[in-house]
Amino acid sequence: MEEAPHSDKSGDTVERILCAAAEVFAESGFPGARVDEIARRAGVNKAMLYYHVGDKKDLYEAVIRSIIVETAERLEEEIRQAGTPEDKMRIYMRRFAATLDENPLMPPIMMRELASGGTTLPRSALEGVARVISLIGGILDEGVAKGVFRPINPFLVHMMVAGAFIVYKVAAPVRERAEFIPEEVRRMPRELAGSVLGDVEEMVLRAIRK
Amino acid sequence: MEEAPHSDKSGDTVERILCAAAEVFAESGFPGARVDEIARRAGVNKAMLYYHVGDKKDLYEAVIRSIIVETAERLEEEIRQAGTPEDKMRIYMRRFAATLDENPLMPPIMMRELASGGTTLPRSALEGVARVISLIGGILDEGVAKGVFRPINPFLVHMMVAGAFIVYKVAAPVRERAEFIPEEVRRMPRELAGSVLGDVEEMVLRAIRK
Amino acid sequence: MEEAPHSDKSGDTVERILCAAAEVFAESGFPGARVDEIARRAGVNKAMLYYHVGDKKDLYEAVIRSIIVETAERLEEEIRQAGTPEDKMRIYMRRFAATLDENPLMPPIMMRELASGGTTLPRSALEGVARVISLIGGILDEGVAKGVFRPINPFLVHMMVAGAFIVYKVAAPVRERAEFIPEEVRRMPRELAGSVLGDVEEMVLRAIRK
Amino acid sequence: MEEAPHSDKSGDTVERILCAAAEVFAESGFPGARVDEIARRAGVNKAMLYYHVGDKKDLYEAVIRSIIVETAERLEEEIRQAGTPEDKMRIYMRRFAATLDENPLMPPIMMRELASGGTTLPRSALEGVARVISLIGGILDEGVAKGVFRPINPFLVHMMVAGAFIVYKVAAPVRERAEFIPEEVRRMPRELAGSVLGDVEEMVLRAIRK
DNA sequence: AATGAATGAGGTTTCATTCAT
DNA sequence: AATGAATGAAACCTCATTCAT
Repeated sequence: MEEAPHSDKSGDTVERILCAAAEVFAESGFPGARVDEIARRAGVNKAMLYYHVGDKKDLYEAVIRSIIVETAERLEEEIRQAGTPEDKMRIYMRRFAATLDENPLMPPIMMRELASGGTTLPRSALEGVARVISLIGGILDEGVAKGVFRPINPFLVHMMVAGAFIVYKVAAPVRERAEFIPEEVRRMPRELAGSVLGDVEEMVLRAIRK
Repeated sequence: MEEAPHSDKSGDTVERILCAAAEVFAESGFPGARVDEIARRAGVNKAMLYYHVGDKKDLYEAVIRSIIVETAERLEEEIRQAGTPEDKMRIYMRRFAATLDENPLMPPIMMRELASGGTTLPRSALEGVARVISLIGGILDEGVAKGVFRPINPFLVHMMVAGAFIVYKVAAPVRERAEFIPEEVRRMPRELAGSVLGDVEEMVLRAIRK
Repeated sequence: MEEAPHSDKSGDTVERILCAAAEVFAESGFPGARVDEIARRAGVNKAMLYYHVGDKKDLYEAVIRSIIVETAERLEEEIRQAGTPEDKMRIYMRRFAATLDENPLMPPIMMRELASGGTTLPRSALEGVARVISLIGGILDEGVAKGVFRPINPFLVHMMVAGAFIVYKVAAPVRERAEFIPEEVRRMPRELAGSVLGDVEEMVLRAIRK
Repeated sequence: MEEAPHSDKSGDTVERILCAAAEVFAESGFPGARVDEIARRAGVNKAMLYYHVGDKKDLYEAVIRSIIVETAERLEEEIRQAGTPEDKMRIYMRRFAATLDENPLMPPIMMRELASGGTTLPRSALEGVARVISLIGGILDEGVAKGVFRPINPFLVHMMVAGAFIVYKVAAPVRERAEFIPEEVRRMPRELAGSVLGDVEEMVLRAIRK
């Protein structure tokens, strides 16, 4: 009612474009993505992409920014809460898992970025990751100081957690499609939240506990 | 008689082509790879790719086969050895790590495959992975039977190990380039074999031990 | 009453549009000119060009009309003055030179028109030129009749004068920028009025005097 | 017979491309020229332009080089001949006129270049022009030394001669098409060589003679 | 009178693939 | 077995123009 119809429509268009772009980049990667396809899914004329956002590279950067950077920031905030180091580790894993569950486009995009050596990652994305890692470092240090954790490299821990989560998420379609994979594996949930998260939490905490 | 050197030379050409293709696919993925670039790096005329191997898709499949399938088979063999379930788990992790260290082109290729939902993975590759998982399942079952392991999903374990290893490997260039990442992280070794493997082994075994 | 400032503003807008258009067409020619750029320089929305003047072709014709036709007419008037054939010839050259000095956008536009074979010149422009030539024809005839000029083709004379002037004007930026051109040439004035006009006048009159 | 058929065919293609490009650039200028049209006239696939020469800009530079630079060099050589300063001036004008008659594509291309302020002219083209001007300077100096010429700026002389010639050439189509132009003007020859050259020679020499 | 958003046609360029030799 | 030249489809991008407000 009160919303300015003007800025709404325009903002809407930009948002639709970025969503479509995220989808297509997630499915096909940067070189595989077709600008036409992005326009089609956004339901706009191709020229609008250039009008509102820019060329293919600009679209990609906008997507990365909106997906990776925002995520890193949110994660950062959420970890700051909580009490004991173990709680904090659980929160970190839970929130990261939840983020991946909620943003199914992130995992493929991040994987491809890693696969290209992050050559095209905007600096802000790298910084976000770095902040997350240093946060984990803080938690681990605190745990060590309190005598509950063994000393362990935070980068490794993040690689392990993130690696497992991301790989688990992107492997879901493969797993479900491959008919020669055992039923019990194929029926594993798509969501991390739940048993998978529980298992990983357990494993990771056992791994770092003293 | 004369064919010997001839076919040698030809075999050589095919090998050079496949190496070049593997390199380029690893760097840029399937859609990003340029046939011209593969020819250039192989030092042959572009038409030779079609003459000796086939079109771009054929090149890709040949690379996958030579890299992923062979690897899976070798890994399979090597795990069969050894005694206690713990030993077997260690062997599995060690050999997998060694394979990734020796074939630096595998991790990016596998990551991209996962990111695309394995859409383009030849069936034989999927089967290889499935066999590895069922092997791990066997080891875990044995461990449970012997009362040394907790019951755990073998797929998850593989995701965790493979995820951590692959992500660790592909993250190396990013990690080293990003100047805002802590020195101690940046100086971590490129090789899995060694401390990284040791840490992961320890974590995983703690995670599954009873 | 209220319309006065209104239409003033509007007239202003049209004028700003035409000035901007003339500039851009002079710099880039018809196909090279961008409608966006014209709007930008005029400080108005692109749609205004269509509202006030018309499409790109209409803009161009308006510019030609306002620059070439008006010029031809003014030149025509001014030549009619004066006494002896020599005076008239001098007036013609002086006024033409002055016009070019005052309208720096004309020379490039005229050159491009010529280069395209005048395909896009509106008829009125061609007629203007024709009238100028017939005027020169009249002066030369008079000179011949009075025994002071040799008989000479008026078109040639106009080509020579106009060619020299226009080429001199447009060559100015090139001349000044090219560091390997002799200092004395590079320091020649940008204006025709003055020594350049004097020299040309002298040359042309010597050329046609008996 | 002796020609390598191979290099002939390829060289032929490149030549056909450059000719077509010269034609189209002469007709429409750089921004107006369509790459498709160049390919069509050369009778080759569009991709061949990129294969053999490069992109649109490369095509343009190749054309400029082959047309302007070669011309400047040839002109330079030819002027060196001849005896008295007057002879040399006549040779210069004759050869320049002949060059323009033989290369009908030059005048429009040069005009447009001038109209754009030579912004896109490759350095070699500018240098060619500079050499021609300094040659004329030499002739004029010699004439002054021998007491036959008045001291005059060689750049001006070249602008006058070149301007008149080029303008005359490019004006031909306009002149012939415009029905309201006097018959006697419309029937003037397309060629410079002949009466037009004669008249200009006479005018210029009268203009610079003492 | 003025604007930001939208459109479609068409422009340049690239790329996988094939042909002639 | 090997090459340089050729091709057509399709990719990305731009531009003049119009619409809704």
